[in-house]
Amino acid sequence: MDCNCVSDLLLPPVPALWTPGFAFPDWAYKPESSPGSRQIQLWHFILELLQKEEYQGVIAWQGDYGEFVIKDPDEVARLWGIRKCKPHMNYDKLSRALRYYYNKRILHKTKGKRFTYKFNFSKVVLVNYPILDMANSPFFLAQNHLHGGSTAPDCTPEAIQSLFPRLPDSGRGTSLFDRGTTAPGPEGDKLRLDAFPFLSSGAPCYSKPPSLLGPYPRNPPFDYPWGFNPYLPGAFSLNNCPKLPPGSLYPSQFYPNPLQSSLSQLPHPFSSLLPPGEAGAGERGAAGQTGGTNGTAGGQPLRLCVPPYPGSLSMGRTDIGATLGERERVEANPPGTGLSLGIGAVGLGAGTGTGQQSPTERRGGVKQDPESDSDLEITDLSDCSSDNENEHEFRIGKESGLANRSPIVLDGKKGSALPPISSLPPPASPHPLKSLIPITPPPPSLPPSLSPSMALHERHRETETLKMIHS
DNA sequence: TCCGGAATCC
DNA sequence: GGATTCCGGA
Repeated sequence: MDCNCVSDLLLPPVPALWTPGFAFPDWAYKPESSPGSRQIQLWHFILELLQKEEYQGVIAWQGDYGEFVIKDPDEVARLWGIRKCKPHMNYDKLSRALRYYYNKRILHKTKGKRFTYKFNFSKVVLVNYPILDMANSPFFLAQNHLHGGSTAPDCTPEAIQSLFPRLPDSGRGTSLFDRGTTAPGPEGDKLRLDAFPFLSSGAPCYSKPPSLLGPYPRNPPFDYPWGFNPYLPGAFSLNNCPKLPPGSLYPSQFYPNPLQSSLSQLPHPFSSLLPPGEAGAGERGAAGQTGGTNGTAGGQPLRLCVPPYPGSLSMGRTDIGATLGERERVEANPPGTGLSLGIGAVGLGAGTGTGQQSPTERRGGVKQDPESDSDLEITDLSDCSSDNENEHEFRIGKESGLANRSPIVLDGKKGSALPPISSLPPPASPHPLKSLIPITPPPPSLPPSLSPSMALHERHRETETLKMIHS
């Protein structure tokens, strides 16, 4: 046997050329980080290959977002066999393993395209980051004004931080929360959505992956988790954004960011957090063309704002473009009125050109499927070969009732659909998470009065006091 | 080329 | 559980 059993065959860092791909967190490329498994899983391995430029001739992102083509099936199989010490591995077996993912909805086959598969980001992300699953959790459901929710979970940064033990928090800017960068008070603590690069979105947003840096220890300028820096030029890009810098080995392929898929497949209310398309999107997108900022110009880093008072969801304006249309428009409520999920804008164009460049096809080319690869495709799994149709799947289809919802504007400009905070009932009961999440005191750096959690208690106390007075 | 069942291994 | 291997069928 010539099995080398090199467990880290692909581990040596490679030059950090950006790989056309996705803003997966770094751990996604790390076999040792494979959730629930000590062994590398095939889809991790695939991601790993996709991320490494030296394997671009073997496997590469192509076409739709999340879509990749195995240019050299035998080589991929060989590499997989080496990794798994299976010298007899071949593409047939490997593809069987890939098919194994169909039911799990991690992957699905791109029909009509040879050796072409597509990651289901919503699944991949949700499997590994329950935060994106919180739309299904009481945590956010409880916040759902639109559904009459009025409970008051502990929305303190500490509490939310505790929800994401996997997330790094070096205390040196990698915290999920921004502190001290904004005025104290409701804006004092913001869950850093920019810590979730794969959440950053626009539509039809094409993003670059965090692979300007290698998959392993990095030293990004801003020390973002997973080494992704949304502020870097090109952190988010447009499908028609400027070409790559000279010297890049890769075509100017840009891919819609998984967030679009992930969020758009989330049930209400999280789907409501999707930034609305606005006329400014195009302008901003156009602005993004200049200076090679790839859409960050004029935009704000994604923020998940967690003001002290729970009870309402709001979101800042963002540019998602035309994909979601107007139906999911939810704007920010007045400051201090509740949990604010402000997703800052990431400027995005609405162009349709992808600038895709077909990679060299060793096997006679990839047949393009006329029925796929639309400008934007919210992952539609309806054609999956999965049998688990009863499996809950986050999805916002055109047929979704959400599409019929009236636009909701919370910014007060057009009349809030939400009641003022003063009219909201006080929290009815502690959120279940409260029992699980210890409330930690505010950090010494923050005066108690500025602590979101303290403010919450104070406000709650005020409410109770007023009720007593009135009664 | 792709699919999925089944048995099997680790 | 997550493949791996084999296989027949489309």
